[in-house]
Amino acid sequence: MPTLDENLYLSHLSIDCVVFGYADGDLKVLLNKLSFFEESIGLPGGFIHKNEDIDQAAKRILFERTSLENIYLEQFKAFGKKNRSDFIFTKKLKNYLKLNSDFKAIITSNWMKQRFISLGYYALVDINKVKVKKNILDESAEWYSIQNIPKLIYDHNEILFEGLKSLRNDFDTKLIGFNLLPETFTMKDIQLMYESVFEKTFARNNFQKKILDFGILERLEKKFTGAANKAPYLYKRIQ
Amino acid sequence: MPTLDENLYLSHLSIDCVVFGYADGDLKVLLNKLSFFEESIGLPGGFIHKNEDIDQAAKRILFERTSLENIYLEQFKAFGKKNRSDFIFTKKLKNYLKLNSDFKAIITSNWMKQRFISLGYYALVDINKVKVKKNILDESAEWYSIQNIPKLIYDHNEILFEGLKSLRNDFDTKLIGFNLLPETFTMKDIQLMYESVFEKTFARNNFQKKILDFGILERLEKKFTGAANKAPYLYKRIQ
DNA sequence: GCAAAAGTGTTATGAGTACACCCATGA
DNA sequence: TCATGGGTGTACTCATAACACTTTTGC
Repeated sequence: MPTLDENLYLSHLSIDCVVFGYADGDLKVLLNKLSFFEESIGLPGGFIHKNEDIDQAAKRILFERTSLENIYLEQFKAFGKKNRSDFIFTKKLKNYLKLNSDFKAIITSNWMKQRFISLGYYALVDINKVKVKKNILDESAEWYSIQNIPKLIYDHNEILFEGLKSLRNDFDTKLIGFNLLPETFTMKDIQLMYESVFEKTFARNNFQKKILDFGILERLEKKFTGAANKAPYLYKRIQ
Repeated sequence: MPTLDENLYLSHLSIDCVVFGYADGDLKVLLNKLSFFEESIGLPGGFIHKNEDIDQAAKRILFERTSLENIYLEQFKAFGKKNRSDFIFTKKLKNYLKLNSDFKAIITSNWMKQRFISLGYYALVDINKVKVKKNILDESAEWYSIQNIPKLIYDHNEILFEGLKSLRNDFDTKLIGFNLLPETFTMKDIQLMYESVFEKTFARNNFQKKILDFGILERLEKKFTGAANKAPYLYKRIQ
């Protein structure tokens, strides 16, 4: 029987995380299918322990879902429209609960029915290092292409979109994009990653100049792929 | 006897506002001296009604303090370190309470002792239109030059500084500076306002070009001050 | 006429864009 | 030797910075 100890957490407050990963030329976001309601998908989130910094809470929540520590994190906005977290108590859900009494206690608790103000965080992770874990209420946890985000619960589509906006705003000033890549990468890897984030193309030569002018990359050996063309250099981030 | 109805508000949540005004070449911030503790100064703030959007709450709180509606507002960050709002229960305060039993009920209430996560908003106002009002716990409400901010309660210095950082970040992209000025103003007024916000000087001619290139100002008649020099044009914001 | 402050024009500088060309690689 | 993709150099455009000059105002 799943539990959710209400006494552990601060009431009225939640955290929702927009976790960005990158693979195969596509910016992706980690989303959970919820087991207590058919076809409901949402951002990974959680609550704040009574004796815990909010940044710490976000880190804990992300560790629980990704098994990663030292994740790059930014708090970007608080979401607090008065009806944003009204619980969707439909006929469908009621039928579902008949079949799955395990979750009934949690879902129908006063805790779940209260109003939540949610703190939005976005995170950047190396998708290959993530070991996706579900929590107690999740049916699955999957990566969705940013091009193909489904309808989400509550105001999670808005949170996701605002997170993306903040990501783009911060991208070049904070040089955070490299958090999406593995330790070493080619210039083409960086460019495709940028193009997936900004949904536009960049001129190859100018892009290379701009990136190298940041002065934070070290050039390593060449990467021979067996392809019949010049082998690209590998780079890694220094400092 | 002052009251503070705890049942009205969401627990654990507060709002703190960094209200920016501009006068005499100085960027200013509205601060309150609190009556329940000698020499304690803080940002104007308040709590969120149980049935109220957070943006609405910020507007209400600002209306209570400034008598202004339609204030330019931006939510910029949530502050939630675990000990940030620990109540400073010093000997000094205890002595004070002996003399002022009126406030004892509020200050020693469980409400005031709980942990607060505070949502930071900044506001831009035409300082001449503000009718400063104190609330029940304030001894005074005054404008402080940004150059001369005293030590504030809790983490309010940090909130103020983060608000200023956000203001500077948003300034040119959102063209919000004109909210600090009256309806009409000279180019020099704008420049001095900018210089007080960024704490640096701008070249006069280039500054004028940049501002006019925004394309949001209309040139009006000249402003004759009686000074022995060329009279500057007045401008007002269009759209 | 003079000083003070405002208006405007002209040239430098630097970041970003567009175009072109050369080089390494494996079939 | 050829196609492919990677590396690099140069000229162009545009926004901002720096400098200079002219105009208006009241004494």
